[in-house]
Amino acid sequence: MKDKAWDKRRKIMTSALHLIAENGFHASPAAMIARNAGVGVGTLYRYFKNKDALIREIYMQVRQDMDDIIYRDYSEELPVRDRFMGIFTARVKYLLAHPDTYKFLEQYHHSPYYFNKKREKSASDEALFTDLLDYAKSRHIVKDMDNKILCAIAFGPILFLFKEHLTGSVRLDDELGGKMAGACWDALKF
Amino acid sequence: MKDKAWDKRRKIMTSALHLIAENGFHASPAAMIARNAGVGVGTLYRYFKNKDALIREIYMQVRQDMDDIIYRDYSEELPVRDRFMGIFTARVKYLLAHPDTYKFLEQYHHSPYYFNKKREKSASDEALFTDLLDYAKSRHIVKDMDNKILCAIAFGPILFLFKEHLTGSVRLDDELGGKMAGACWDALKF
DNA sequence: GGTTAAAGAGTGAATGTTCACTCCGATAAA
DNA sequence: TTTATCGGAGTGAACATTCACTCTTTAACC
Repeated sequence: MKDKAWDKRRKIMTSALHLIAENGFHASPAAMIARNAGVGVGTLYRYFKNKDALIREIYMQVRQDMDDIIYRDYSEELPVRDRFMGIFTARVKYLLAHPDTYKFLEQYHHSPYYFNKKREKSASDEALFTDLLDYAKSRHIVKDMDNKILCAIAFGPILFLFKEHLTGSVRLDDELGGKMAGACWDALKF
Repeated sequence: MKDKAWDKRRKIMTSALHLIAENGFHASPAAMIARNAGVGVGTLYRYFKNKDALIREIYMQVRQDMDDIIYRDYSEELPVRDRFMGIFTARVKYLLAHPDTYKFLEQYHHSPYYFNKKREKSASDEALFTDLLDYAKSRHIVKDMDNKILCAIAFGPILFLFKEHLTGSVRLDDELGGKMAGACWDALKF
């Protein structure tokens, strides 16, 4: 059965995700990842060519999972502002529920893995947000700037704040998330 | 003379800063840092207790240097908006001129160094921005939220965008920096 | 000033540890 | 029995850190 095999594979990935979130890439040796997943080191290398491949695969998986949930009940019927608010608050909810994912992603995004390697475009779901922005710009609802820039304005603050949340200097919750969404919308709108 | 000695110390620190910015913490061995600084490995350990201490000291130094320059010609005489714009654009200018510093800082901020250790408050200069916010809030010029949150709204976007700038997907320059400052101000203001 | 001794800075080969990764015997599935 | 999957001791390489030593500067003395 493939099921068992893929179960181990997933266990290795989540084990690595947690350890890396907590200790960083370097301080999460393969042996520890394997032990934590309840498998032998050899098994890890059966499923992943090397540690880098494992890390890169976790990255892609985790992005996919996150986007799937954030855009799960996204509807193009709603007004632009509501759509934005929905995406924003869904993102906050996801971050709060999955701090390890945040830690992993941000570590990855600020490491040479991300800087030095070619862009991996998954984009499929990211495209929904891009479409939203394009539509909003055509209607002069949001500022006419490059989408990357609008993304920065829209999500830069919440990522920044979540970092502070994790160090304990701010308490982020759904309510504050809503306020942030409002403020970020103000920055976006024409 | 102390001068020579501190010269080596500084050389080690800048060498480490560059290597870490480029290769990350783990892929910058002490031997390479020393070689790059033109000193022996032993010398590194004469000036720094260990690699962690070196990294932590670079972090504090680099923050200090950055704040010194950003707030160099900050004046409390100007209107609130102008003060904010000045700080923001000075920050952009600094980032553009010192990408290695950005890479180092962000790597540090998203690593266990920052997450797991107690807060190191230098704050001296950060305090100027906090004061500005407090004043602006008292005058109902900016939204009444916790300073950390306002910081996130103010600087989250530009940090996010600079990351994209470094991967080449956006070209950040002084002009775009100015536009970002304007947009972020919109998010801040009451 | 000249001589010599003490102090301190600088070094890199040597050390012990840790790691990523392999390999082969054990185990389970078919 | 044959075949596919696992596991973890084993391996070499790479690393952080040390230490025994040299070279340079300073201090002390005449």
